[in-house]
Amino acid sequence: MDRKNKILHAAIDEFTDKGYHLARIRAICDKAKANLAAINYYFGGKEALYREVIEFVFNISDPFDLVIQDRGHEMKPEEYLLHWIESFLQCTSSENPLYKYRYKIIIHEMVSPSPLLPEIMAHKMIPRLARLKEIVKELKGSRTTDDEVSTLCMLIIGQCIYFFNKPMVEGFTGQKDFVDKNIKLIAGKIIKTLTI
Amino acid sequence: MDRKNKILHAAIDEFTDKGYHLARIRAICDKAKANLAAINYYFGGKEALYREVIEFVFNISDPFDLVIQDRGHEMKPEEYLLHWIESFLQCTSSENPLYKYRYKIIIHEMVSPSPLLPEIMAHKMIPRLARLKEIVKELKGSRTTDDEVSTLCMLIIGQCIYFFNKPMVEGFTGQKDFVDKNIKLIAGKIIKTLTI
DNA sequence: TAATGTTTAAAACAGTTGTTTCAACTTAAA
DNA sequence: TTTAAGTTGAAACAACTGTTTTAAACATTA
Repeated sequence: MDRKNKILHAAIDEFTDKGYHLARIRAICDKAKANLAAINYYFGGKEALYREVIEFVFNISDPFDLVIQDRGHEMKPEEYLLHWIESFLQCTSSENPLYKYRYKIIIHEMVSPSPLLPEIMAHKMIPRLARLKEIVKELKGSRTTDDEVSTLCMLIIGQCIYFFNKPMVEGFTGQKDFVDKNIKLIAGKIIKTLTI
Repeated sequence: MDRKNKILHAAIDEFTDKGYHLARIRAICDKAKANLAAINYYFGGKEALYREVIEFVFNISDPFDLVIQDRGHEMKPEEYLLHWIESFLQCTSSENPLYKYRYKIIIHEMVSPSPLLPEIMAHKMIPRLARLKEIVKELKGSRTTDDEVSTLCMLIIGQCIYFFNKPMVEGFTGQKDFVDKNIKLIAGKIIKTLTI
C-alpha cells in the first residue's frame, strides 16, 4: 500500500474514533508511520484530509446499502422495512469496522459539528433518509399526516442508533455482545413501532 | 452574584455546549468577565471545575425527577410510564435550558468520554435507569426475560433521546418546534413499544 | 492606622496544536 | 550521466492550551 493510502486509512481510524476536532494529525502520522509534512503534501491539510475520509467512508457499500438500493419488487413493505432495520443493526453492531465508520462519523458530527457537516447532511444523509420516509408513507397509507410519518421514521432511527452506542448498551445490560445476540428480538420490537 | 458563581454558570454553559475536551477555560472566563487565574483560584483547575458543574447540573430538579421520585401508588404502571416518557421529552425539548443541561452532558460523555465518566455513570445514571427497569418489569410480568426488559428499556430511551438532537430533528422534519408540537403523538407512539 | 488575609490582574510558562520551511533524497526522463 | 520533478524527513513556526507566578488591590480585624 502506497503512503498516501496508508495515511488515508490511518486517518479514517482516527477521525471516526475521535471526531474531527479531537482527531490529531500527529496520531494519524504515527499510525501510518509517515512524517508530519506528508499530510499537507498529499492532502493539503487536516480539513482536506477529513473531506477525503468522508468521501471514502460514505462510498463503502455495506449490507444496508444493498437493501436501500435493491428493493425487490415482490417484497411487501413490512418485509422490506424489517430487512431495513435488521441491516441497520447489523451494520452498526458488525465486527467489520468498515460498516461502522460512517455511523461513527455521523454521531460525532451530530454532537460536535465540523465545518463539513452541511455538506455531509445534504449529500450523504438526506438522500438516504428519503428512502425510509417513502416506505413508511407507503406502509401507513395516504391518510397519514407528514408529522406522523416523520415521527415514525425518527422513532425507528432513534431506536436503531441508540444500540450503536457501545458504552451505553454495555453500561445498561452489562453484556458486550448484547446487540449481536438479540438482533432478531430488537428488530422485531422496533418494527412494531409501525404496525399498530 | 459573586464571582465564583458567575464562573460556575459560565462553565455550565460552556461544558454542556462543547463537552469536556472542547470546552475552553478562556471562553468561560470571557463569559464570566473574570480573569484566567480565577478558575484555578476558586476551583483548582479545569477538571475540578467540571466536577462542580456535574454536581450542580445533576442536582437541578426537573419535572422528570418528580416523576421518578413520587410515583403515586394509585397510578397504574401504564400511566406511570406514559408520564415518564412525556416528562423525559418535555425536559429534553423544554425552553428552560436548566432542564437540558444534564442530557447535553450525557450525550457528550457518551461520544467523547471525560475522566469523570465512570463517576457520572455510577452515581448519576445507573440509579435513574434502575427505576425504568423496575416499571418495565412490572408491566411485562414475571415471565419476561432480562434481555427483553433491557431491550425494551433501551428502545424507550433511544426513542426519547433521539428527539433531543435538535439538528437531527430539524434536518429531518424541517421544523424547529417539532417535538414541542408533537409531544403527545410521540409519547403515544413510544409507549406502544411496551403494550404489545 | 497597621497588620493580616483574601481577591484580582497581568504576564509568563510549558506543552500541544496544525502548518510551513528547507535541505536531502529518490525516481525517471533526456 | 545529467537534469528535473516528485517525495521524504527534521526542525522550526505561530497560535493556542491549561496552569503558575508575582505583585498589586481590596477587605477585614486588631
